[in-house]
Amino acid sequence: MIPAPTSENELLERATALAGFTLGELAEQYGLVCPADLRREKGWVGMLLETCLGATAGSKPEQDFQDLGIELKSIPISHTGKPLETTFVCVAPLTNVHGLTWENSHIRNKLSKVLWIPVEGEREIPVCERHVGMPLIWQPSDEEEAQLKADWEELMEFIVLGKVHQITAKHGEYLQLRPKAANSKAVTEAYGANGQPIKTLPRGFYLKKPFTSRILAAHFMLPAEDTF
DNA sequence: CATTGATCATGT
DNA sequence: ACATGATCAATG
Repeated sequence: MIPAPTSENELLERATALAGFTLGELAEQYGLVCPADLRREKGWVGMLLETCLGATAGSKPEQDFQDLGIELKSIPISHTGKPLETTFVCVAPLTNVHGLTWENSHIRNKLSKVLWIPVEGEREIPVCERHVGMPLIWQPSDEEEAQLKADWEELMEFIVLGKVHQITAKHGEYLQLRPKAANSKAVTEAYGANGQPIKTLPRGFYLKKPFTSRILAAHFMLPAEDTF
């Protein structure tokens, strides 16, 4: 096991040292077996990077590197550097939301500082041959945070009013609410239209692709619109 | 069931 | 072609 990094610089240096390696090469260093595809191990890449960087494995309530106040996110990218998937942030609170504000929300804490690690994600590339890209540490700008807060407030309004069922992934410009469960039969408690408790599918907050795309593009100074 | 890690795969 | 809704694994 790799010890936890003791500073942001150390973490970033470690992540930078991973750039250029393939997932197969990294897996081999840790005696892990690279799956042929991710159909049955959707979180495999994220777990591998956690291992490489000394994040504590298993489920933790807050950021991956809590002492450093940093959340680790791997992000699958195309050959043009654009995200191939939305990014899961955290489960959405559907009950006990009285007094909950953006400022004290779980999602704001998670997104306060993120270490993004781009990884080749096209399915044509075998998992073990996919390359790890250059990492970047990101903190939301005032504008980005305002955008996220606006979306969060819109979505939370539905939840508070007992209208969870009316929310679709189309709501929110940058942040969306989508199912986050083992399957469509999973249930959790939420507010009904009359304030009574109801059972519903657990949901999670996800960052839409254009949002994460801009983060990567801004950092790597890529053109806003790719012309490849 | 809830949390962590996300991607799959079908409908439009 | 792509986003939405569905799904997978491990762990507490």
